[in-house]
Amino acid sequence: MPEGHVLHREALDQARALGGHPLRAASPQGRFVEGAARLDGRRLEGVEAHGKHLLYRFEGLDGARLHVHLGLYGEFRHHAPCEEGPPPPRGAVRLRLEAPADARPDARFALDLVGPNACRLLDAASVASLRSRLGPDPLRADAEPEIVIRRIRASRAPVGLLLMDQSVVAGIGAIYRSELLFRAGLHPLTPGREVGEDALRALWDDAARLLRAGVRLRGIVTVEDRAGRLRRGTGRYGERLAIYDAVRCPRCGAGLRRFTMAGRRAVACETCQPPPTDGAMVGEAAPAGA
DNA sequence: TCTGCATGAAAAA
DNA sequence: TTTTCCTGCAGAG
Repeated sequence: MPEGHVLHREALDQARALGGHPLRAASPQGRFVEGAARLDGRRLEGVEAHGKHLLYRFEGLDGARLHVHLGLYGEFRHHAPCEEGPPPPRGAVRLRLEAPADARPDARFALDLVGPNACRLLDAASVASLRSRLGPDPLRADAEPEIVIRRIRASRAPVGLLLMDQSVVAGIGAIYRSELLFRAGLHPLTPGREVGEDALRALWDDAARLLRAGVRLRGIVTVEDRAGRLRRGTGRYGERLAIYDAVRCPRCGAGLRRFTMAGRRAVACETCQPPPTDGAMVGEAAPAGA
């Protein structure tokens, strides 16, 4: 479920709700007891997203950070401020962060982290190592698109694989991949080196626009309304998608081709996104379900 | 009620 | 390359 927009949304929401307060930290599930004990009572100074990773800065931990990655199943559950405090943990709550009872009534917020792929404390060196293996994130102000363009153009791997490689560009998942390539008229199997610079620059700009809309709308929206605006959709997660869940191409009506790339679903309209012709197709591409 | 799948990637082997 | 994280939902029975 979570692509980059979800984590940036969480970083904003959590920083606003919990930032600036000394927090209670606990691991009801029991798998992060030691880490929670180190965080307990410390003031949260900031929450930062890079791609699908979250880094939390607590006072007095120097360069160390709490690192969270939701993976495929992980989720955050927010508990609104409430007189009697948050409900008892439900399920496998790895980490609960909670403003103390003497915080402002409107700040008695609690947060449960369930089923994450990663929830751990990283020392400064490990944080640096994590950052160094993440590509530029279109949602970050410090992102340098030229790095992404250079990396894609230096690779013979399919652009559909490169877009989901978090060391090339951080934050794009299976849905944004298919939607971005469709909007760009690029077939997912096109080798990176065969995509023009201008096309990649436009792809980056489109990714930044769609991801920003995803943060704002709390859901992936890739279809403009008649006024050219991106507005929240009616899907399960508020998404409004052009082709990821479609049967036929919304532009030309042709049937869609489905693949598995990097172990995740991909879809393309091979009329609007002509497949590469010359040379062998590079990389894994199996029919969906095979 | 049960089974399998899903909008990931770190860690282990 | 395989395992692990563990929820919620759709579809089957």
